[in-house]
Amino acid sequence: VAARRVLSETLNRDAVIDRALALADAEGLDAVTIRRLGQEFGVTPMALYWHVKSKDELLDAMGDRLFASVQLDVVSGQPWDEQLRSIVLAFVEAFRRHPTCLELVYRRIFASVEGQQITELALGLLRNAGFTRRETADVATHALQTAIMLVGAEPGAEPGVSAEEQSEQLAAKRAGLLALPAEQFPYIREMADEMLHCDDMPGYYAFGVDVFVAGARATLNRQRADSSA
Amino acid sequence: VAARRVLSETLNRDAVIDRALALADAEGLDAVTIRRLGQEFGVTPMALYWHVKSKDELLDAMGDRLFASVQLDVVSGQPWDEQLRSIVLAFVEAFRRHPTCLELVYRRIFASVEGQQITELALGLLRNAGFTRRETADVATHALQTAIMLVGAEPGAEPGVSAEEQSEQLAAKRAGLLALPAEQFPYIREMADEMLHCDDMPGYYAFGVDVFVAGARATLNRQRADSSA
DNA sequence: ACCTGAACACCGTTCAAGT
DNA sequence: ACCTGAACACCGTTCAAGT
Repeated sequence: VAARRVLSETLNRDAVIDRALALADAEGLDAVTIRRLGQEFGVTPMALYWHVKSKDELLDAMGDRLFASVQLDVVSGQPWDEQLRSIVLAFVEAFRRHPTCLELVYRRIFASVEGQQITELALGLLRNAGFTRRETADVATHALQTAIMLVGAEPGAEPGVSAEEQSEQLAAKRAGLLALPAEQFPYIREMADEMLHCDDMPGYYAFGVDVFVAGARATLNRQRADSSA
Repeated sequence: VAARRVLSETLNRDAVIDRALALADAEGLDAVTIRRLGQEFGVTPMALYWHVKSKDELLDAMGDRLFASVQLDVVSGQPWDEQLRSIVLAFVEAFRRHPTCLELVYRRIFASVEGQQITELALGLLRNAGFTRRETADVATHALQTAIMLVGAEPGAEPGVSAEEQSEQLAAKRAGLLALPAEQFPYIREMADEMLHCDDMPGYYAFGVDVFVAGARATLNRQRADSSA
């Protein structure tokens, strides 16, 4: 198999990151390798070190890209819970494009400019809604983590395998669950399909975000009830 | 540096998994290597292949251990939301012991016996509480993911670095946030400490689980209101 | 049944050297 | 300024061979 070198593509920092993300999408984050990237550009592995300080720095840059791709359309006039929902959904949309890169998100939220801006927005939102400093920090953290979790929990998000392989191992999982003894595992057998598959992804995400936002709302209400008592 | 071989320890499957978990705790999951484990046992790397089929199978076994260590004390007489809370907290306690192994959890929930048993319990709980099949599956999934997320969001959980290094890079993060322009990032600066540090871990976890359980409760109530309207 | 030696195809990274 | 060659210290894994 010849290296799929793209002659027209010049080697520079942005091109390297682009390629790395594309490679992660196609074959998983493990496939992103200095040597493999060199191959893709038709160049020696060491050539990459001119454009990128180390592999770790490359991974950081990929994480920054995720935050840079978050498209926020938060209307500041709306109620705080609506705005919070918009933020989480914006995260979800961005992360969904590169599901195998999810693990890069957490360590760049405070380091990337976009991550900082969104954090600032979320913190202000919650603080003004009446949360304590502690609660504000926790809810903001959970907002990000909820997005990560929803994308990560999407069936078959973890590996960077092909579509056939994916449906294959999904079928294996299903068979494994349905093979369980009926007396001992009635509910798993009843809901095996729901656990492994979902044909309404917008609904799935809406539900997940709803649970989170409802939880935040309930927390605020309980706090108010406590402090007025 | 001599390999810290433990002469008394015999080489067998359980010992390998024990060692792998201890190694992950001490130096991170990346440090868990067939070759390194061989070194620790004072044995050739290839010797391990007699006790473990591949590195992937070893990782699976480590994941299974996490589920096996979940100590469930769910009282079946209690209301469903209390039981749900107990399950999530039991997950949290188990995962906290090996925070660097978090990524192993997701792929073993349906494969390990203990994972299956807890799943069955959770599904039955929610189904009988009145959730639809779809909702039951989603909430159960989120229960696991919430535990993963809470442990993962705990400051400094990701790397398997020493305590000094950890507080060092925490200080660096803090400095980075406080160095941001005050006019543009007032809230980040106000809540930097809360975002990076927490001295009440039980409170942190209680709050996180509360948000989740409250969200589940709100979902159920809304559904009932909808269907009775 | 359990372990070793040698080998293969991979990694990230450094450093001197080329143009 | 940008890339290469050679080298180093690592990976997981196979397979024939030892005891």
